[in-house]
Amino acid sequence: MEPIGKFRQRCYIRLMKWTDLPNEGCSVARTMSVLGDRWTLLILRDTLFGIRRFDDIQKRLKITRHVLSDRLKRLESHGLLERKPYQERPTRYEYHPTQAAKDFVPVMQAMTAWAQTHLPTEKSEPYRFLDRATRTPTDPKVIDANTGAEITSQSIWVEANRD
Amino acid sequence: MEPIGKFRQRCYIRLMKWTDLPNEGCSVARTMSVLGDRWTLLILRDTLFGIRRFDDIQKRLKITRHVLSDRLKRLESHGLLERKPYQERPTRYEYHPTQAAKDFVPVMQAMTAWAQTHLPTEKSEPYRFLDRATRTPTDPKVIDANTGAEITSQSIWVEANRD
DNA sequence: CACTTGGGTTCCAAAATAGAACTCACATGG
DNA sequence: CCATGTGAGTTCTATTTTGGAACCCAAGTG
Repeated sequence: MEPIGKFRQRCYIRLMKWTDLPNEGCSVARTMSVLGDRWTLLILRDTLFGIRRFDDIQKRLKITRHVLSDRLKRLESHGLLERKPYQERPTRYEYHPTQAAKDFVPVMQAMTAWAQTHLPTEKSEPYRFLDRATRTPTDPKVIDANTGAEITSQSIWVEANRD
Repeated sequence: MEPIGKFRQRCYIRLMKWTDLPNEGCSVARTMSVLGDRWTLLILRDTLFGIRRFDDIQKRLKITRHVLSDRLKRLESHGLLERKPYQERPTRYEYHPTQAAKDFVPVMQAMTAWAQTHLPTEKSEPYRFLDRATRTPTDPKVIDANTGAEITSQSIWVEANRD
């Protein structure tokens, strides 16, 4: 396997596949291994908003049935959705968000606030988040619970972890 | 185009393509139109952490050069990265995160905290976020700035916007 | 020169997605 | 009984998108 004559091989690294991401140390990478595609997060959002049946999700998102079927299985296998029968004869199922999925709601809210600022549009938001008690729109901010101060790109410092 | 005999056509809806997402009213959908794939957010994270050159990103992420090239162009076109020369002869460029990208840091922190709870791993995080002043690890929480209370799936109410 | 480096592009094969049709279990209505 | 409808998928083919490797170019190095 020696290079011959003018043939010069440059060193190539072993590439990483999408299927390697779940085992990454980086939390962002692991999140992407579950939610890192066009539709998965939108499916999860719909189930959180009460749209939980196959055909309803498909009609709302206008996604192919094939991909929807695949993503629901994936979300279930990662423990974000639970498939529960809602009727017998014939048995039909709906997909309920688990606590892990519900805990993603604050992240989605922060994401929504970001997009409203940085990816503006004329169209109106199909849903909005209200405070359950006061029924007023929420104004999501990410804070550091240790200091109580808002986290911004200026307030933080990133450090590489050795080991 | 009439159905003939036993042939019964069921009604199919017009599907949505990924390229339609940028015009969606839903902020989560617009976010996915920019960041909704396996690698884009990881690329963005690297540039935020100071890894800003083509080969450096490629070596770290072990992504194909083809896809990296495409994603960098996409991030640039969406205003999240800026391509700036860092040397002449030959001119070489690096990719700097814009303010829009920097404003995604809090969202990434909330996401990281979520994954540490719900997608645990033995491997250690390659980076960690510290408070710039105190140099202690941050404890990110999403709060409603109106009430000051933490946002959880229990504290919020989702309402469909009519119009 | 011979070779390296950074930053890409090009090419082909493999995998994922779009789009439409088909299946299955049962319900309904005449 | 038979035709039709519904919800929840699966199957099929064509198109796109990736993975993986090689190639290209401009300039620097020894």
